[in-house]
Amino acid sequence: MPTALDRTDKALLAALQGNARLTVAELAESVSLTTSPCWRRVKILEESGIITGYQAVLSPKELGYGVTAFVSVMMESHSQEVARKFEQRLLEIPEIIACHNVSGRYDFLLEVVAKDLESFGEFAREVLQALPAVKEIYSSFSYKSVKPRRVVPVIG
Amino acid sequence: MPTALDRTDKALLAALQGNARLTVAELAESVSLTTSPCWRRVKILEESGIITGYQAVLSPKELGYGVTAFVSVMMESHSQEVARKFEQRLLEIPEIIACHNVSGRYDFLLEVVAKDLESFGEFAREVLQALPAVKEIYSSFSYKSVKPRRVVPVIG
DNA sequence: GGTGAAAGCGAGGACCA
DNA sequence: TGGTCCTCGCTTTCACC
Repeated sequence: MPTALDRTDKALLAALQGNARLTVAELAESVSLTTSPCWRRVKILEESGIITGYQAVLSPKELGYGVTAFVSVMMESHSQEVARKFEQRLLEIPEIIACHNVSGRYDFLLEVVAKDLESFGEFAREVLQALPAVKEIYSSFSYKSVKPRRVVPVIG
Repeated sequence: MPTALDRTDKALLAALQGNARLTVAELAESVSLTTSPCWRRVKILEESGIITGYQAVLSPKELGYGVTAFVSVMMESHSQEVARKFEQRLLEIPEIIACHNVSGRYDFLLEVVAKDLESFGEFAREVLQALPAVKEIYSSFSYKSVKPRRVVPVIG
């Protein structure tokens, strides 16, 4: 699946991870190309699924979310059906900003934002615990985001 | 800190979280404004720190990273100095794509990408365990990203 | 793979209601 | 606040090397 990327493609990916609003002209200059081939490369990276989209990165703090929590969820059953229902339900809950089905003691790891600890408590009790087939949850709060910007390495 | 956002600002934020490359003209139409006031609003959202940046979202899979792991790290000490050194060191390691200082049994939660399980094992042994003042690590692997795109809710 | 050029459109600002 | 108009530069797509 991984398409062969040359040095130029990697430089473009790194640049666009840093700033998705760079113009093709700026990108082209940064990799010493003219705009046309640069534009074509970006299109190929988009169509091949390497670039899955472009996103404005928002500050949870500035939006009034003082609390970021990581919630580990243990399920009562491990049937396909239970997992499918659970996942479907998660997608509808905007406070859950990320979710992985994971190995280990717990089955899911959720990242949740809330206004403050009190509203997180309410959310945990009334929304998370009420999710189908949840056996146990364990919450861990983020004191500080040490790497706030998720950047996938392209060099290597 | 949270600036007062009206319905239009929220719509702009939602649109830009969905697609950071929307033109101002497209944005303006989606919120029934003309380009100038729309452009001004976006600038204000950027300057106020609500929009912290624009990022191309890349697919770890397509870049050859078959493994995403969540690594919980317990430290030997909880001194400021130890934490500071540890955090500084983390920032230099590109495979660690996210990191939070957290409450609970463990002190840090890292998100790590690797080519495959074997290379993750090597990374855990040679890089993670070798970090300063690490007492214990616990790794959990992602079988599947249920919510691949982190979107901070703006309605509320 | 790369260049250069043309047409159309958007960004960004000055100014008014 | 929002709207109009204007200009410059960029995007996008040619044909071609």
